[in-house]
Amino acid sequence: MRTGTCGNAIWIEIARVLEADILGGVCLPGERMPTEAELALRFRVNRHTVRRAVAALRAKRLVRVEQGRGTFVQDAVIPYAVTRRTRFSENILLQKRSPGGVLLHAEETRADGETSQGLHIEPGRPVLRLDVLREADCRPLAVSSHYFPLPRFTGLVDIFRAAGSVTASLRAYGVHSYRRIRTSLSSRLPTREEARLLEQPRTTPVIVARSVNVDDRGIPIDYGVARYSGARVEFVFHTG
Amino acid sequence: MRTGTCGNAIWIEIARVLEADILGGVCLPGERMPTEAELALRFRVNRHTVRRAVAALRAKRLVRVEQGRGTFVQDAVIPYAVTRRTRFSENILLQKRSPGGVLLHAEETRADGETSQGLHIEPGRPVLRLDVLREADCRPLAVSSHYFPLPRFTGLVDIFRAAGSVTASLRAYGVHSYRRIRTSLSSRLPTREEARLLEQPRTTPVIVARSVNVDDRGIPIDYGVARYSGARVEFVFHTG
DNA sequence: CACCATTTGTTCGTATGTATA
DNA sequence: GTATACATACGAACAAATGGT
Repeated sequence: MRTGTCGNAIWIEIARVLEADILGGVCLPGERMPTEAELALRFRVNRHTVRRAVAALRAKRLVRVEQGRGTFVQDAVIPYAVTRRTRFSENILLQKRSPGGVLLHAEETRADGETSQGLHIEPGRPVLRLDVLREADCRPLAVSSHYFPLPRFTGLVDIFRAAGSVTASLRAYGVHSYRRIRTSLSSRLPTREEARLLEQPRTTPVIVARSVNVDDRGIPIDYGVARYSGARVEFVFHTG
Repeated sequence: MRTGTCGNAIWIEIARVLEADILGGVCLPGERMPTEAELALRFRVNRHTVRRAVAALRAKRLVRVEQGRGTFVQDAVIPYAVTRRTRFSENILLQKRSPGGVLLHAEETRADGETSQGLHIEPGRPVLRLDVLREADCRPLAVSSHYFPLPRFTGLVDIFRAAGSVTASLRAYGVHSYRRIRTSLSSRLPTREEARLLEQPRTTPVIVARSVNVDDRGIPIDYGVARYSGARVEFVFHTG
């Protein structure tokens, strides 16, 4: 038997083949893999050998195993670095993926307690709310709501509609540099609506990121509440 | 009628009473509040008036409302600030809560891919694994696994058992200052075991925080994977 | 599957007291 | 004083979601 050395153990070879299937797109994210019995037949090995390969894939977070249901291909996890200069598009481009955005809804409304605190204005003051669906490689990644203080950013909706980016829209108002001063992260299960928009099951959590962006004079210009698909993103913070 | 001025609006008074009930422990976290109809009867007001009060509580995140099921008391959310000098105990103390820790399990094992990457050692090298249940005010907040490189930290288990704190244990090895250089956050539903330890439903997500701590020479000394109760914690990052 | 009770969510309409121009 | 706008409060009805039979 050819065992012993790590390089050519059968289960490692099987894991490599399955990994290639997943990364190559033969099995799409969310799809169910063949059962362990089927794989054992296909590779002419014992089911235990297959299980070892699957365990390796699970350790690499390429698959998720559910007892009694099967093995499912996991979504690719996008590392989302948060710094004072965090921009959605740039972050996605860094991962060699193409960012996208769809304007879901826009309205003028009044700041509630949370928003007023984030924007450092009094509750009830007028704000512009922008709901955007953020995409990476044409797959939804997050639903985010942005709040901009009015009247400073009156008319930003139309500019955003044309530009498709917050950064570009803000430039039209003379804001050439802004920075994120605060980010808070929490987690919960999605609402039905969020699950639908993110194209994910209601049993997969969303990560709620609340962020405050200020202009170069330190004045808050954007308070954002983004709901990220918990299975498709991982937030990374470097604290030197 | 006593309307108009904001100070003594009925709904504000109702919100105050309900908030006192929650914070005073009359209604415990997770418990269902009386229905809107019941509250309307109790306070002798219209259901709309109750709904306004409940909306205020929801904005304060004291309750969570589920259509068709009822209104539920939320857990208190602990803001957990992450900096290069993040210590669990200090963070909890900052929130005027008393930190605690229970050693669940300790073993010498070998570094897997993830751990070796975090500790910057080769896979298979010996490490010490410490599983700890972290508490705040005697309520479980997180289950964390720490990995310390061996042989540098041989015998740390016994010291930790006595000290009950990672920081204090590391001091015994001459590590008087260490800093967190990297934190990643993701989210998923808990395993049965995690839900049991955290005393939470399996439908409430956990936030998985992976952290790398290094000594003053930049050498990794602790790779940690902590699973926080998603309903009881909110991570906060300040990026200047 | 249909059916039902319970509970929250939404939308009409109505009335009243306060503040402001 | 009048007109207007606004926040507050009540009533009724219906829609939507949930859980159980």
